[in-house]
Amino acid sequence: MAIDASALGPREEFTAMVLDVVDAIPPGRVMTYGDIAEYLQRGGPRGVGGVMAREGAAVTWWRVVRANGTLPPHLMVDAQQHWITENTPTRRGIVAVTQARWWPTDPAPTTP
DNA sequence: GGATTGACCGGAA
DNA sequence: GTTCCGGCCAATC
Repeated sequence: MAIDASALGPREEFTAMVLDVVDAIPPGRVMTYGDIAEYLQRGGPRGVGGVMAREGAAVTWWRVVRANGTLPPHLMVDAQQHWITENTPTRRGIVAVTQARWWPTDPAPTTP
């Protein structure tokens, strides 16, 4: 939240919306690039990835993973520690997207 | 104005 | 289970 997308241009608005959704992902849960694009009904997987590559550092980027639950090598190291800290469902070091997948309209996340 | 790059996805072999 | 291919979109050169 806290991003006034309405005051920005179309492309910056898309960027702001992406960051907004990522920031809304609760701990222990993840969303895929494709899911974010589908939820926003804008851009696409590559569009979300392009935004995250530049502005992702401003949000909880480790809660956004690929459709297969992996991330680029240099991010996997830091991401794995965040996943462990937040009790994110993982399988052999990668996120179990089937279990950890979250959606903005979903009520409550993990309850261990 | 066009071409290239990058934290992508789904289906087919 | 892995590997390859076409399509997709925003930011940058």
